Amino acid sequence: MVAEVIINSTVKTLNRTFDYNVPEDFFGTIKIGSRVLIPFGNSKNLEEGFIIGFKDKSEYKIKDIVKIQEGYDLTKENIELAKWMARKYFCNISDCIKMLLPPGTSTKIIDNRIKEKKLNFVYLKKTKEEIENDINQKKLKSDKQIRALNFLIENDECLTTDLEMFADVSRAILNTLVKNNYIEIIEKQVERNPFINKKIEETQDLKLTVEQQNAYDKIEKSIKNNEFNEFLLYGVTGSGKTEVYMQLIKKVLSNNKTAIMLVPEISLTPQMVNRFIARFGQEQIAVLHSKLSVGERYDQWRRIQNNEVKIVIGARSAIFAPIKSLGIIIIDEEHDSSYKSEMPPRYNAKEIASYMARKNNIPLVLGSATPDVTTFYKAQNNIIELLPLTKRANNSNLPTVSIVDLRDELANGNKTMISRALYEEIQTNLQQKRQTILFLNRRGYSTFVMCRDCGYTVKCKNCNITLTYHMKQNKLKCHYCGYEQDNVTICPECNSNKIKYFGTGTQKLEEAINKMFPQAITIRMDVDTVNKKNSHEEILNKFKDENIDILIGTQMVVKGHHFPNVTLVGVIAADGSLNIDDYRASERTFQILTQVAGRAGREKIPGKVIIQTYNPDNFSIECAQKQDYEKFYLAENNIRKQLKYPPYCDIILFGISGENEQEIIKTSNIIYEKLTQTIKDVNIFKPMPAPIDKIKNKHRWRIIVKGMVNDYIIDQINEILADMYKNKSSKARIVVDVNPTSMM
DNA sequence: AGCACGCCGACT
DNA sequence: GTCGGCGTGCTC
Repeated sequence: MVAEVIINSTVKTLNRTFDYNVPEDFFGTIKIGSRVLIPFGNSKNLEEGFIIGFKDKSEYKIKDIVKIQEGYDLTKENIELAKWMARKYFCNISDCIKMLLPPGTSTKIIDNRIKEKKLNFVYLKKTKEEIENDINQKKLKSDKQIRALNFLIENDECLTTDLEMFADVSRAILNTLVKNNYIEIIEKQVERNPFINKKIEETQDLKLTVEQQNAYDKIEKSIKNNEFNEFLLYGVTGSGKTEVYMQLIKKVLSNNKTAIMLVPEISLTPQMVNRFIARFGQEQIAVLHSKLSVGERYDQWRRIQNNEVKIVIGARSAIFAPIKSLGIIIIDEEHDSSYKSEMPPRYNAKEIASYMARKNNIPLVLGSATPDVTTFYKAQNNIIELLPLTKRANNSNLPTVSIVDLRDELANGNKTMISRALYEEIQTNLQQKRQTILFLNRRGYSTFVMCRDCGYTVKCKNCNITLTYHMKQNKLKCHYCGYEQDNVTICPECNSNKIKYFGTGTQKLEEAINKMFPQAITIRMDVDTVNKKNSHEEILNKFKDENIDILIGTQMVVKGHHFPNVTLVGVIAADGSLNIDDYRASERTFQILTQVAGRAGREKIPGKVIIQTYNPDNFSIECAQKQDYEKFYLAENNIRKQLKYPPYCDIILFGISGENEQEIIKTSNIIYEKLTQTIKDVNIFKPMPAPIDKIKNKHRWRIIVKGMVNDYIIDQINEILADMYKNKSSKARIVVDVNPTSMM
């Protein structure tokens, strides 16, 4: 018997099957989905492979399968899904299979230490200064080694697997670092439990409103009849979507089935999880998110695999959890861009969910107060069923939202970033001992540094991007590659000392607020203050429980949290997300403003929201002020139709990058020629540089194709890519992303 | 000649 | 990704 094996490799030319002989000992145990160890090429180590098919004989001279890794095999359905994904998302089958494997076992040989709950912790043996010294003196040159050490500096303790996953550093690199006395690896036995000190009062079902009941009934019908249906639960903040989710899950569990609920990573807070634990008890629930260590994630995965768990709550990749007898899939905040992966496999969890719901004959429920324009379009066209919740369940009032024209402020001589109206409101709020949130979607101190004499701006030496000034460390940082350098005080071009900081970041805002309101206690939340484990939660709890007057933050502050004492929300510059080279700029602006506004006054005291902008007439800002999604949708939908953007077509983005620009251009042209020759009836744009045309010393070109993706187009693109990889005439990296999250 | 280094290509 | 093969070019 001959097995068709997929090698566990990200190498593009290895995205095909290799034949191996199945020794007789394995007859009976081996099946589609088995994980095997096999000799491959001239490698001394055995490689890992996955069986995806069998045949009688092979035309090649084949080798034997050496070992089957039992207990870690995939199902036939897993393999089918992986194949479907690989074709649809232009990636290797093994990239997709990896999503379905138990966490931390995606190395060549399964790590027994994880099975025994023993983990390898990594510690630094040198100080930050010593390491920096070594880098400066060129004692330490390897990028990967430096990356590993930087990761350790940021997280004073981590697992070897964390380094592999998050910093992309191999064990070999770690061994070198151990040898050179930079780090120490200590094996520890650990007890892990992500629900630490939880003691939660049980809650009962609430009485549903008429609208909630109607939505529930429609979805329940689908559950009862075992049919696939997609629903859009469209309800304003506070309209009680979660209660509907919980009662649907209860229904599904009573049928002895299970549920997956996806939420955006950022709103996957203990607060949110606790609501479910309070209703269902923690024994039945598994939680999957990025803050878990590999070991913790493995434990959750095992509990699911062993049928101990009935409900999986998690971020994007939780859609791949190994849960059986699935009865419903819920995707909360379905408009959130984190459901699309930007790394291979570049999948969209909504599409995977739809595939799985269809296969399992179960409902898929999408929930949002500000649905994705594409989702709402489908609802309008009866492709998915619209279930509106128009009333706030707790009858609290919507906040009053006002817009301040920053051009008027400037004309009136106010050069600060706080308008007079906002200043007054903050002042009143402080006096009344109520809390304020100030939202600014840009971290750092200022956006760029420019010489006022010659116009010189400081750019990253690796990326074609202006550096952002970070005041605390007095450094200039690149938000794309992490490069940082000392601040400049004298222009390197013309030696002038008239260096000025333009634009505003959260750091500068915090400084300005502290100056304007010296009596106020402030706290800042952005990726610069939230990098240690749990710090996100710590800041929000601190804001909630302690006497903090003003929370200053980026979009991190707007998701999911409920602060009863917040009565004022100020949006410092609503235009930030508007002037971006992306067809979703308006949609993003509307969504974020609506969400920010939702943070104000959710209890008895009515909330106030002040949006500062240079574009008060922009429709997405106007609609956000009126909290009018449907008006926004109509206007945006018209634009999409005219300009041919999703939902009226898909955007296929070919990214071609590499160090040699001539080579990149050449490769781009070859791809362009092939596309125009094979695919008709779509709009193929000529190769051009990406908006950020250089990142980490790699030049970036792109080709945009606009058209409805169909089987034919997918096959043609896969063929072109296979062709490009086969004739390795250029070293260019080629990435294909359908409807990417970021057009940069 | 002896080797270090980088590039290429095959892998069932 | 990994390794061997092979050509180039530097050094003793």
